Amino acid sequence: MTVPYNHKVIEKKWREEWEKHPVNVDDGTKEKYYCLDMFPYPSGNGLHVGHWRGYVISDVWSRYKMMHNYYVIHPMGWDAFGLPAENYAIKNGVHPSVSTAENVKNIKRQINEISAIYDWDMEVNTTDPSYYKWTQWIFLQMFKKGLAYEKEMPINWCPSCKTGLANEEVVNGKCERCGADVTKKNLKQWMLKITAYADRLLDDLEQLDWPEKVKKMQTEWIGKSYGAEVDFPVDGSGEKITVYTTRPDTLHGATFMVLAPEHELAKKLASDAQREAVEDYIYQTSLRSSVDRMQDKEKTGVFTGSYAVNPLNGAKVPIWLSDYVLADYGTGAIMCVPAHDDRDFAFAKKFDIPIVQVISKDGNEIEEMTEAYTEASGIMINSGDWNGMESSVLKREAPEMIEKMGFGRKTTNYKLRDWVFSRQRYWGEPIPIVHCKNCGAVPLPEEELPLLLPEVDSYQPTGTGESPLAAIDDWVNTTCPCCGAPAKRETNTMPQWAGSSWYFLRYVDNKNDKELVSKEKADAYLPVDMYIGGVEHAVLHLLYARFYTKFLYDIGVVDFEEPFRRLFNQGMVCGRDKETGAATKMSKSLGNIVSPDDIVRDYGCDSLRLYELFIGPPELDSIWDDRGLEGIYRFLTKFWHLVTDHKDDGAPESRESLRERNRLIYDVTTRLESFSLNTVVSAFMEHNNRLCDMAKDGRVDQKTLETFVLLLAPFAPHISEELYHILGHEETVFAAAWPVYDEKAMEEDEAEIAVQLNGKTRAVIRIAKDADKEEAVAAGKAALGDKLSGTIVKEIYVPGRIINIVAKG
RNA sequence: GCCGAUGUGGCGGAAUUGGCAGACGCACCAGACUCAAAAUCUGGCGGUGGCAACAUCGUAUGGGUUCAAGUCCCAUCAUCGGCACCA
Repeated sequence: MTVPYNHKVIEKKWREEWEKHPVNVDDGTKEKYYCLDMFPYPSGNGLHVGHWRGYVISDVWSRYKMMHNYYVIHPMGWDAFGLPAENYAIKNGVHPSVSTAENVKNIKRQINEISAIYDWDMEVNTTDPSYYKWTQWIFLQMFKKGLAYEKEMPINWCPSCKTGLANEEVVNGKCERCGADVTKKNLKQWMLKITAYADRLLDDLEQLDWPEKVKKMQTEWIGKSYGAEVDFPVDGSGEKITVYTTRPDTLHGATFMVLAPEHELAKKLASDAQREAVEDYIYQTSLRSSVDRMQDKEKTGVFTGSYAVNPLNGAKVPIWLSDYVLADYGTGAIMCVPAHDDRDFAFAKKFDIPIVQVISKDGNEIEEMTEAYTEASGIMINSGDWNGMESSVLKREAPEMIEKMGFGRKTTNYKLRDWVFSRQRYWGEPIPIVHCKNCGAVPLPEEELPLLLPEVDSYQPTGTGESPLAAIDDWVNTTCPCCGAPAKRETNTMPQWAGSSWYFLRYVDNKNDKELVSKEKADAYLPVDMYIGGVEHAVLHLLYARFYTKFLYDIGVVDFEEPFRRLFNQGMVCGRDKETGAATKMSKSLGNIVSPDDIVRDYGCDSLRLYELFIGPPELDSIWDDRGLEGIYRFLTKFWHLVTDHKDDGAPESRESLRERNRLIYDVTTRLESFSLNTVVSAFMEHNNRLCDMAKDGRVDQKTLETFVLLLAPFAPHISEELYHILGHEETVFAAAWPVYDEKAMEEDEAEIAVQLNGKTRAVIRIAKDADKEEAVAAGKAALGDKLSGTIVKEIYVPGRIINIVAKG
């Protein structure tokens, strides 16, 4: 009698059983393997099938490691501070902690449907005071080391809404909400000195088993460049202008200088005749947003009326102001070599400034320059002593030459900026600092942590650009921990990144109220061996987490410098645009979200898991198609019947079944190891089809069925566990060892190989695998028969692959 | 503009790294079972020509290397992503 495959019954049964008897336990003898998911923001929308993809991949990998006898650390938590909950609170008056708790509950239910082996005892929530106590503690340690500091910073400011704006909230220089022109305003901000770690963050990338793409993005984000600073004296004054350049070899070609309008000397250098124009330009620039400045590449500028002296050749060069020079990169001033830089060229053309070529292709000057000559190498001309030198060599040597000549020095520069760390929001960690008139910014004593986020009546911004916390007088007003005088608390909160920069450390010791993580736990379980998540965090979260870990290493909390040894970025799951058929991001507004809940009900968790993998290469984006699930479900049903109908066939182990079994192990293992998870699923299907054929006349032995079940277990745990028990086992399938293949058993004596005539396949023959060339070619010729004509020029034989006869005429 | 990824049937995608292109799945077509449908099973399924064996073209486009190219080299186009006045 055949028992039908009933996913509902099986999945319910085993989920309950695994809850009672966890399959992944630390018995003290196993080695650890830490497999981590990027923890989600508990959004009110719940999960869609795209979230599942990463979770399924990490769970498959975790279970695979379990079957290699590792104790797998596979935790889950909540990155629960953030704007949506706060906006929801403003709109509906529900406290963020209430809506967050509801969302967590719902998403936790959904995640449990995946039947991943998450250890909920390790759960963390960044909004939990016992968690953010340590987020605040890290901030205090950074403050003590001088890595957290306050600075007045120009930020985007809407004078109508009286609030600071992010760059993204400025559209064409106007406030996104009210349409007013956005200006710049200096606001005092908390900063983290991530730039102090720039070199380590850059150098240590090399040792990471991460996608090259992500490493490259971080490298470019850090943006280290090598060059020189050169001092240009200002003609007729004691001032000097220091510029940063990566091309000191072109110093003879510098025909003007440009300062950023925000440069401290900008106003000072204005001559009487130019003063009005200069001040106007500086003012006009201050009105433009940085977004606006970046988009508009038409060069603008104003002459200051002053000149600088080129320290190398004494040439007098005009000093200009222009907003194409960035105030916060390098020194905020540049020397301009219009002959060899596109931007300088455009500027010189527009304002009619001389252009002097100093690098040439062949020693000769270009007669009519229509664009900058930007070739990396060439012969120096018009460059005094440097004439005739190779520019790429000079570029390397010039910084030291300049240093020796005494008007500059060799230096490096970074694009990486210090991290603006304060937010004028409610729903974040309070910054544990007290401002005292006498003592300045004073850190809260550690024993007063956590500094609890107080309840407020209104989450609405106060209108002063401060956090709503500023309105709570009895919270703001306190006494100085240092001198006891009346003082005020810092009212800005931390960004969402603060909690997510170190959460992976806390999982393994989440109840410790004495330490962030104990030495013993850290030694036993950290760092993360495999980190799985979307590529959208390539620079932000992954850079911050590396920075935090390096800092915690420096103060002795952990003994490793890199948090994530290996990183895997899964692709997005997209919906299909109904009209164009193109892939589109799943979003609520497009109404193309596919919820896993219905699918689990109709097809089961095992089917959904397999389909998430089968949908395409895991690292690429893919398009969801409900119909694909049918194929997976059919496969599982077929396999179910293969095992249940044929387990008692009593078929002996044959060479054929042995070969089939070993090939199956080989295919699944090698593809899984190389993360080709979509083809693992097709391997299962292929072998299943073959075994079904073999089973028709009773050629499938029980060991082969059992092996298949073991291999399938990390992918489709419920059906595998059920079938494993049906095959007579009492223990969980996850206590079993991952099958090992025997290469010899996989081999066949004969191979089907193509016989080609002039590179085109004309026949297929079966021939002994180890046949020698003579034998093989003879067989090949025989198979070709009278197709073979002309003179044979060449005979190629690749054993087991191909025979190619090349004939002429 | 710069950097990177991708481009293969009606669709999602395979291809042992230079060796029979289209595995596996979806969709579709035909047949079996059925009063019928669903489910299931069996077979077919890149284009063109042919009753057929077979021939011929075919992996974005154009060239090249090779006995042999989806795979390597050169150029071009398209789509997506990252960076974007970084001196």
